[in-house]
Amino acid sequence: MIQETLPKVYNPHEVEAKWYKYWEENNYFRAKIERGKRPFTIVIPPPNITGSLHMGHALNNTLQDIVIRKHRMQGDPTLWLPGTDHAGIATQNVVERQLAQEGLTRQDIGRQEFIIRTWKWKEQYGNRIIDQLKRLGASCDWSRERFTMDESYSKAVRRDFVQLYHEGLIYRDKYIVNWCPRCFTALADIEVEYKEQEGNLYYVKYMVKDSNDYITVATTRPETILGDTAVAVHPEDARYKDYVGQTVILPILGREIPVIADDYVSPEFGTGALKVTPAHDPHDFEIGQRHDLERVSVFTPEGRMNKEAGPYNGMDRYEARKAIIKDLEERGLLVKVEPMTHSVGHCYRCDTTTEPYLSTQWFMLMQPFVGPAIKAVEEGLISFTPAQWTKTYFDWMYNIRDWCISRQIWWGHQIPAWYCKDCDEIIVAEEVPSRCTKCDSTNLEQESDVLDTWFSSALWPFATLGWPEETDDLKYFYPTSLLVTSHDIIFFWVARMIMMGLHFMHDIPFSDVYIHALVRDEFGRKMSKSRGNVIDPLDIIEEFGTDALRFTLSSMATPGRDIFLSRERIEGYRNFANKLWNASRFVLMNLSDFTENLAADLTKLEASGELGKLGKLTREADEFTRADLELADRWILSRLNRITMQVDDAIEARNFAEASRLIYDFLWSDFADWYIELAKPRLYQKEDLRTRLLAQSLLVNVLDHTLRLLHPFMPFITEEIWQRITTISGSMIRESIVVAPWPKANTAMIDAAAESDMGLIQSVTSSIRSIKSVLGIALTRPVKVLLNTPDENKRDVLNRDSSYIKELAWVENLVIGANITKPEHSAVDVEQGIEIFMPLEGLVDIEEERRRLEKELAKTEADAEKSRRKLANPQFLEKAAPQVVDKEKAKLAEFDDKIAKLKRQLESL
RNA sequence: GGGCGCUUAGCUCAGCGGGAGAGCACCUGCCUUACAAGCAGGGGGUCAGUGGUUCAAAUCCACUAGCGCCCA
Repeated sequence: MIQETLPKVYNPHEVEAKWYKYWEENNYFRAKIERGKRPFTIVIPPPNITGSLHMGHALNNTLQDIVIRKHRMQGDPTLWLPGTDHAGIATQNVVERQLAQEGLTRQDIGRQEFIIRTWKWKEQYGNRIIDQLKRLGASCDWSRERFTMDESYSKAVRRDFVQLYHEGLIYRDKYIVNWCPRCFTALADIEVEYKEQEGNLYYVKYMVKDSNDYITVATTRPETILGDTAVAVHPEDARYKDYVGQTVILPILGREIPVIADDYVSPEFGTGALKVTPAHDPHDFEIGQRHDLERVSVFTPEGRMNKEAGPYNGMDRYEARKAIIKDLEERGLLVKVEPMTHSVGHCYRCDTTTEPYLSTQWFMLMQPFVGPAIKAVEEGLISFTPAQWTKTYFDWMYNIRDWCISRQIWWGHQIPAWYCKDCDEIIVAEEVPSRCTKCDSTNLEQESDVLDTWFSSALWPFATLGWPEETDDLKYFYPTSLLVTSHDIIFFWVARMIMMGLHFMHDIPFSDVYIHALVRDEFGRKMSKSRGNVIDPLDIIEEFGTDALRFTLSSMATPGRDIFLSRERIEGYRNFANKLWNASRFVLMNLSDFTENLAADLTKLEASGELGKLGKLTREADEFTRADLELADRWILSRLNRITMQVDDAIEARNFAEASRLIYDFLWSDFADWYIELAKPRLYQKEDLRTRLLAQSLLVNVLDHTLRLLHPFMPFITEEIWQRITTISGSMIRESIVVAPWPKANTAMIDAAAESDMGLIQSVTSSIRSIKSVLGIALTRPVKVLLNTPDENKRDVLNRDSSYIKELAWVENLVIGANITKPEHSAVDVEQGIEIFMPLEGLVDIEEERRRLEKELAKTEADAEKSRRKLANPQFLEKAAPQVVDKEKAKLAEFDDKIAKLKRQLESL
């Protein structure tokens, strides 16, 4: 005999560590190449090595794991390839902060030493997020883990760069880039976050040369006046027509600059005259290109003024602004100052205000990649879910600009380009060149810039599989099946992977892109450390368990809507885990006794010939003979198979919230609240062993099936319970639920009649409970109930399973008939055409009952009125679908019937 | 300025053409031998507003308001 003594409350902590270890040890997550079978592959969006698991990761990886675990259970060769990203700027910042604590800068220790330090940091802390993913239950193939700076990955990056360069797709140019004066590097356009800020619009006089006349220009950045090389007006602006071609005097510095005409200028903004600073504003840069203007840079890379700034040389950019305003005022050149809000760029890594800055950078042409990348989506080779993101993708593609891929930092893939110091030749090669290819000089120096981190992550789907080598993995698993990510990196990452995949692999990197929501706090604010509203997933795991967290996230993963997470919600799903635990506990308690009996009675059953009919304690419920099943059994099997189908569909449609809800409702409402309750009498009675066996079999089978359905969502608790039930049933066919078969819906078990009959029983049961509750009669108090209906079928249903009603509504004496008249002093209800009488024997206040009936009557009359109005409309009768009209008629008839009965009862009170 | 999304019970959210739903919170009664992290019952909503399409609108369309996000 097996004793199962489970604790009353599920304790996730012991369970989670135990099973994750077991899964890893048994290599369940390791993908195997199985020729002839189509693989299912996901590459993880690699988290930064500096990262620690936040809710975004938790959501992202939970959803991937759900899909992965389902496919694995379905028997597909399943690969979830994990890894981390070296995160250039972020990691460099972290190590620099560490150095700062020792009073050092990276320049103090030099590039080589700095890189060694950073690798050390990576070895020490870079795995934290991996361990956290394991705590989340992520079933990644850790044997294939990759890092974007692995030797083989670096090789892929070099191959990529060199090839693109030789194809003429990478070039070097002086350009205006977004510069972070703190990180000391260029940023790509999309790495700049624009924020609305309070500022001022300064109106400044520019005197016309040799005249007392002047042009007033408006600017939010007076310190850039020092770099102005023109004043521009709109060509059709009558106010300034005469000024075009004249020369004005730059305030303070006194430099002479031309007045030019350009379409870019908006006559409505400010005064309609624009100061042009080609070295410090992207639009001005373009104007400068059109008019061949000089570019005067007045800032240093640190964001201070340089010697071009004359008297302001050495000042910080904001000090310089103040000083210039003061000077302008003193000279009478400041006309007025208006407050205005404008958007200001900030570094996405360190939040410092960025500076448009002129420098030499490496760029990648984007235009040649756009066509194929758009086509792949247009032709449906790649599809976005939710589909609305397709538009975002196209918009970006159509408006794309060349990509600045160089960064002036040390941590990253150093650009494989060498400058010959003797002849200025640029040599781009995968391996370190020893001599200049042009002049044979050995005096070579490597480009000090590194590549943008996204340059290497763009190769992720194929570089992780071994590219540029033609590995078995690459041949088998590429293209991958699905990418799961959030919308904030569609441009940074998704689009670029598509471009690079098409270019280097001549094939899409993935066929489906699922875009999930962002996780916000319960008030809809972004979670951020400075706001202090971060909910740390690891705290949640500690407090509620991993499964509760995962189920919460998947429950809230409705397509196209951000998730506002609250602890209350998580607590609710912790309770769900506990509900499952206790339902299972109930089943197990009753199974342990069962197993013993089964053994003892096997011979007897065999002798009687009943065993063959019943089957053993079998895993597949449909092996039972249908005649053996009673209503509740047919009903639960119908419901189970129905939701199995729906859950499968919902996961395939990536509607994780729907899938979660289906399982939740089935397990809690159908299985626990009704089925278990109905199974109890059969379990507790000792006379009919066969009946008990059947109930036990059904319980364990339905539970097993449900656990497997739930496993992708709640991997730990389902494994813990599943291990126990398979041990007891002795029918273990797999050693872990991880590799147990994904439940398939048996549509033959879907039984509409059973569902509607059961619905009738449930309605009557609820009605009796409600009468008791409202009238203050304890539920457990036995009562007499009479059910009256002329409908013979309904009487049959009620008669056959009257025990259900008696059991669940605590009815001692149940009378069912076609001509029952209401006994004196009875409570009354009408459900589905059945009159329900409960004699109260003077126990209950008549007034209470009258109020209850009046309320019920009012409600029904309102329903009937609505229905009647609808049916009185000839248009409705004519145009609505016939079944809709019939349904409406039936509804009205039922309402009217109920009203008549309730009225009669009221009169007789 | 351009684009996208959201507005449903006190809170968090489903539903997205034919009888307004769930969880939490609230109220009432229950320690009924799986579970008080529970059971049974109950109250609570002109589905943001206006107009349109339709026999029928929370659901489709337009506009308005508020909130949020993205891009310039």
